Amino acid sequence: MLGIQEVARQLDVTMRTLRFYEDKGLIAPQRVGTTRIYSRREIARMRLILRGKRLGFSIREIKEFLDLYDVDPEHVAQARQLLMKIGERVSALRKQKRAIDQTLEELRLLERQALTLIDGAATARNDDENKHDD
DNA sequence: ATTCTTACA
DNA sequence: TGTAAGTA
Repeated sequence: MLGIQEVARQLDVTMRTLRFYEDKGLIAPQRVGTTRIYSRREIARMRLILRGKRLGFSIREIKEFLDLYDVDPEHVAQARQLLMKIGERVSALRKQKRAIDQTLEELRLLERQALTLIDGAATARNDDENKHDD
């Protein structure tokens, strides 16, 4: 059983973050008076929470997953839901990627046009100087 | 000195 | 989430 400070250090998060996820109902550390005491289970849940966050899942989705983790010992329902969520996440990321690719193409086009404009102006200037040489 | 809650950014 | 304020 560890204090909030130690847990925060181990997970590399702030105490604020631990209280935040508790407030969202993702973890429920024991209490000694008002002071929070974290068990091995809370720490394990926090690791899952942090990973879910890294993968881009919402707090709500992570909570749903965690809730199922408790009821279904075999984790079958979890696996199914996870599979569905992964599919959604992959689709969302692919959609974002398409948008990014489109933006990149547009920027490259604009870049070429800008370069052409600059090059064209320089060429015109040189031609003008040549006329004076005549 | 530490932790907690609440509220605002 | 960070930070500040006022407690226990």
